[in-house]
Amino acid sequence: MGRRQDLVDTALRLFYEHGIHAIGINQVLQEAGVAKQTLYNHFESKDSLVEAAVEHRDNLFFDWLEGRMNSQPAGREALMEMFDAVHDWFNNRVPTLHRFYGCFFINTCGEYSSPEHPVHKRCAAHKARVFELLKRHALEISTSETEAEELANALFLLKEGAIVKAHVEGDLDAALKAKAIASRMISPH
Amino acid sequence: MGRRQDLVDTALRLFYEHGIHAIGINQVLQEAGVAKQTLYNHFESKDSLVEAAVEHRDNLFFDWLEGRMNSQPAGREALMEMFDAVHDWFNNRVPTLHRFYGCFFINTCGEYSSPEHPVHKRCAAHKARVFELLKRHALEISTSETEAEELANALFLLKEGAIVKAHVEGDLDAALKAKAIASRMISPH
DNA sequence: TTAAAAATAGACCGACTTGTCTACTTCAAG
DNA sequence: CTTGAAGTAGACAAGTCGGTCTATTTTTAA
Repeated sequence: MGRRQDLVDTALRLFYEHGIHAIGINQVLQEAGVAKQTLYNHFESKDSLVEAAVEHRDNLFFDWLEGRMNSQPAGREALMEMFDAVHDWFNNRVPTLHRFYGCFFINTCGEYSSPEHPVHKRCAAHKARVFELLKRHALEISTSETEAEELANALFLLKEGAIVKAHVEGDLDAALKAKAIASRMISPH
Repeated sequence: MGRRQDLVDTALRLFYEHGIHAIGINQVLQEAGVAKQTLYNHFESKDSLVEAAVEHRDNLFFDWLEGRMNSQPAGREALMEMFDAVHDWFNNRVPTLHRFYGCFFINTCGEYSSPEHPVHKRCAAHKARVFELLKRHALEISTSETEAEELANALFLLKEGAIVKAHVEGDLDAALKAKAIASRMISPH
């Protein structure tokens, strides 16, 4: 698998569970079973490892979500599937994403507040990517670009809200409640 | 004002801006202009100071939000006012809450992931408190407890989603978009 | 088989971490 | 005026931080 990927995997797991500033380089090295010099052979600093971990999580999460949504007909069904997907995530039924500790990107922006910081930007880019995925499906059931944008935005807010509620309050049904609201919004008649 | 409150104020400001694990005790002491022994005279550990900071933010935020909502007639107007209030927050028009760096409680739960941790529990309690405030107003325009609960939940998710979108993506209009969606949900005709 | 590349363990650096301790000063109440 | 509490500055402890360096071993490829 390669030492570099071992480092990124281990770093992501520890960063996601405990936060980034709470985890030291030495702990990552020990749990990955990799020597310190090897890390600094692949990355020029801890920050550089953090960026790699964020990028890895971006691909991991996006590919998984896109895969789940693509398993359904484009449009309404795919959008509803998103809520079922995150419901599985909240309830630890998606090993790929590790145990649920909220959204790694939201958590990370809490530690890198400045919007100018490369790590923060990388997190924003992930969210934008997911939004585009929603918008693509929203277009299938909308009569205009604007309408699609508004629908995607509403579903996006509900999803983000559900993630927060599930993590902070431990509400494991947050995704299903969000889905019920979304369902009413898409076909209210 | 008292040294204890100086410490809590300074700690909250630094924790909110940079995250908790990124800020050391010595930095808090220096910026507060307080001696180290004084801190350990009032608090038994850094964690204890963290709890005090979370509690302080809870009161600061809740009192502010409740005040804003109470400035409007109970029910629909008060619920809509919530979105205007957080819109002002996002755009740094609420000095009491400091510059906007997302939700301190969401950010803090990212650093204290375990739901059993006292700090995490304190954050969850804050969210529950805000939810009850919403529910109280939702009851004014609902025909049943269940309907009020569902309405409060929907508005809560939209608000949390807007906070995340505003912080991570820098979308300063997130609150207004959430308000538009909420408005359609409350009186869809 | 041999030579270069990559990985290893671990010493080492200066700075910083939370927390304790001492000695001195400020200040308010009796 | 005195006594005691509260605050001060700063040394100190034991450990961790990110990062560099050396010396050795393992792996890979020609």
